[in-house]
Amino acid sequence: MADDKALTTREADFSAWYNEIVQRAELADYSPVRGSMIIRPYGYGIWENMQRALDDMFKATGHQNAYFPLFIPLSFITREAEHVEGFAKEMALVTHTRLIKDADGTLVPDPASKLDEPLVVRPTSETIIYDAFSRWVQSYRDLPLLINQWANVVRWEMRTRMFLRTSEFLWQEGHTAHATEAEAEEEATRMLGVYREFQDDWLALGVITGVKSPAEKFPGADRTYSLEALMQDNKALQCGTSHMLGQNFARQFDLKFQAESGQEEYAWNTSWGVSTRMVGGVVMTHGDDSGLVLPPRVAPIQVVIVPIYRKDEERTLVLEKAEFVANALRAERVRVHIDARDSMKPGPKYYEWERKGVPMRIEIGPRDVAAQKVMTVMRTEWTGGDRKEAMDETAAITVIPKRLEDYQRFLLKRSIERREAASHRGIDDYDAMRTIIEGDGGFVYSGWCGSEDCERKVKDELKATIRVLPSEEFRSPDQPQQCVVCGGASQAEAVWARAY
RNA sequence: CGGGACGUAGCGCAGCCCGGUAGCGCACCUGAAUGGGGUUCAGGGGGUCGCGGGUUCAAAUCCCGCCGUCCCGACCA
Repeated sequence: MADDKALTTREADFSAWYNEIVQRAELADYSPVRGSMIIRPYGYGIWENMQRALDDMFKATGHQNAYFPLFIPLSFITREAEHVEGFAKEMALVTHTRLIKDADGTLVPDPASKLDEPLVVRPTSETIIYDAFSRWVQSYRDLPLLINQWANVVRWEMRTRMFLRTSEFLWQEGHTAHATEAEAEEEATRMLGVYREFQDDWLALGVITGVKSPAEKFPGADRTYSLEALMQDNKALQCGTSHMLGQNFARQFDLKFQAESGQEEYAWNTSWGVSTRMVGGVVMTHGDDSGLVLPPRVAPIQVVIVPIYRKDEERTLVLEKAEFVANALRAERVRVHIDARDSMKPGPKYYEWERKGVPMRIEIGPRDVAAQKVMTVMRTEWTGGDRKEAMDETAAITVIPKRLEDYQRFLLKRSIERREAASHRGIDDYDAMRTIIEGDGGFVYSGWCGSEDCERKVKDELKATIRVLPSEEFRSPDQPQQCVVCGGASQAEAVWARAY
């Protein structure tokens, strides 16, 4: 494996730094098809840990998993006007089902096999799911219907970046139907809360939440709630969305039920999703110039043990101790890996595992075995103690799981501190906003009159958008009174930033 | 699709200007020593030089065409 020492630094070129980490931490690889990516085992392991945690949370809130088809009739997509318009420019279509040899012997689509109606490769599944729901729901007793699916989706992108924007990506999409608007609204905000908890507790991403402006909302939704994180280059990353769909899809797909009153009514829907993009968010939030930094809860390997020895006798002795410590930690549900590769010296192993973001390393050498100690080293400097610490080997078994949790909390705290340090509140002057956006970047909190023209102007001139109209928790103590763009009366506080 | 750069071994590159049959570093394989923060020595394997055509005795190198990738702009989880 080629491995030319140091990474490009974040300072020198954040984008190059990111690309190098993705490659060199073996998260993903390029594929022969532009815009699609191969997720390698280590990267997929992170995603699996995310999936497991989220799936448990979805089940705990009453949802069931199902699977809906990849192919959607084109006519379904076109039924909801705003929905088609939103996705029209990035749709992959299946139009033929056979190949045939032309005059030159080249394989081409067989004209005779052309489909009467093209099939869309799902960019999202609202249409096909609510069509199914319409057949499953007759009475208010069938509601609420709380479904989730884990799937891949395709949105044909012009410019792609590993994990952050690829033409195909993995995600989960929750889809629910409710008898009342209030219930649907409650569901949409509940799931926003679930994501928030997940991103805080598992990914250590200090996100802010809020509602999207009409221009930025999901096509077909009444309202879109979103979670936004700030990366180390001070650009925002949308980390998840939860949509209140109202009755828009229910009307188009005839999703009706008989209410308690006997009246026939359209159901109220929500949909919500998070994707493999979060892996990119974790990289850009926690990573440093030595490589990836993973929060312990989603790290495929939480502790790597590097045995140190010279002679064969030492090797046997040290590996035996390593196995013992590893098994004791595994009994505490710590994910441990012993790097017993004989062809590599300890130093290079340290660099490799640091590059891959493993939260803690344990070094065990002959001297440690004799003293019944182990040397622990955290991935980064942190506030919970010294980075390197010799521990009594029995104490280590109980201390390490706690230490990993402490480290997890440290990462969240650091992420929130960085976010707040790059958040500029009470900006009521357009030039001041310009200076920030065109300078160091970050979140700009301002007043907004609610007009799309003002929003458009900022997007055109500064390439920044309203990330969210923040939830109460994130609003500034002193609410701005005027729109930062036009000076008109402010309707709501807005958070602006350049975004991925 | 507009502007720019680049395609030579797994990765990073040199060679091209001035044509002579492919090289360096890392990685990989074998052996020995080494081993608490990027080890050393010896030996070795691996390349349709992006693709197609042209010029030439001879093309990685010169000419024409195509394809692809990356970066910058317009769309986006």
